[in-house]
Amino acid sequence: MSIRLPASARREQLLDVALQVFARQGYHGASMNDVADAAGVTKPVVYQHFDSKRDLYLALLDEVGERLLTAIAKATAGATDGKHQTELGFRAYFRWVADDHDAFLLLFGSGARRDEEFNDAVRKVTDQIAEAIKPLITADIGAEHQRTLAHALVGLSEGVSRRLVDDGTDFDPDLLARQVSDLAWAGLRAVGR
Amino acid sequence: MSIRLPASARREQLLDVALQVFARQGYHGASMNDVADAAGVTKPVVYQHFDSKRDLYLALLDEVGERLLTAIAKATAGATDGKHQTELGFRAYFRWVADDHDAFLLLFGSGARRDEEFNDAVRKVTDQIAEAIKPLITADIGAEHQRTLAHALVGLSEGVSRRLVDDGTDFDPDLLARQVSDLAWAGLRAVGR
DNA sequence: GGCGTGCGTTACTGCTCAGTAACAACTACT
DNA sequence: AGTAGTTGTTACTGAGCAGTAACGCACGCC
Repeated sequence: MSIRLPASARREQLLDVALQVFARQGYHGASMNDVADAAGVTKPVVYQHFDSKRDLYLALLDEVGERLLTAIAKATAGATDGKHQTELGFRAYFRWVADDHDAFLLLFGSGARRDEEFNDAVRKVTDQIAEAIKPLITADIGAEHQRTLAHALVGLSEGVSRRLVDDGTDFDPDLLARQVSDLAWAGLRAVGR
Repeated sequence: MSIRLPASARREQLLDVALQVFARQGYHGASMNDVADAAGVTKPVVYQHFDSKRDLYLALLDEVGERLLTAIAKATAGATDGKHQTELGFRAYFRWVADDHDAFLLLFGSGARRDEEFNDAVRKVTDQIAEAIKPLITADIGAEHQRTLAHALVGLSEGVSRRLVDDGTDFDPDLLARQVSDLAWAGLRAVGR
């Protein structure tokens, strides 16, 4: 028998552990038994807290996405000019990645894209980030063009992060933010001439 | 009984059909029976041409990745200046996406990232594109910084494409290439300044 | 110190699916 | 037309896994 925990604490622990397991093995590669084992309990315990595997996974996607969004929102709240705001946004993003590789892998690296419900959870995040980027584009261009560029910057962050997380090397998120935001900001300024 | 086909033709048809099936349902969401059904044959026929499900999937990843790489290489071969080359590269990428949404979904939207062998196949592609981008960065910056920015542009293309493919709307790849390369080129010029 | 509530376990079920063995039918060549 | 080789089918196995029913043990409350 494992150590007994109150329900709320067990739930937290399960979310913690499930994040690691799913991030490393992917949704399909990890079984509910894997999650239970990693938490030091048996499968039915997991089902006491989550109705299904999907349910657990969705809870994780929501939690992790929320963490990223609030991190970016908080970081950019104080900035006055666009250039500074851009860098702070990237910094928050890369710090989030550096602090928790597993969170990045779950949201952007797992099989979450091929499932409608999972993909919706991820898009909710990327769409919101794109919305936050839009005001930085002051050029007088069409709405569609604007959305395109906003999503371009979202993909840019993802691409940079994926390489680093894949390689497993540690990196300096603040340095990265400076390098990337230099490119992004100059790009945004040049748009529409 | 289905229409009989010579082995080579059947193999081609299976690759064709499997691309659609896997792109729409993902690797785990599609069974070998699904592939066989879509081709109008039964499962053992598929196994006459591919040793395993993995084998089939890897063959697809290779084929599709190769198509993207050669498209970009051909498109950029004639360009003289960097700015033009950038736009032609993006154009080839977005044309590839527009012509074959399934190919994009297989390579960048499926669960291919969570499996080591599959991820290697995808990285082979993204790494090669990044290599092609590197020479466009003429600023005197470190190799690591350079790699970061190259992968940033790869992710940028992916992010833009994902939104469009997800939405299912048709789009003009050439217009997109102009819009995106404006941002990217200006960004690259500004780096290290 | 008895006892009920809630935390945890053992031991199953039923289903899906990759992969295979054995057989049947079509085609081409002589 | 007879036959060899190739293409296809039916029918199965075995494993893995989501989800569940039924039971047991610990802790706190009186």
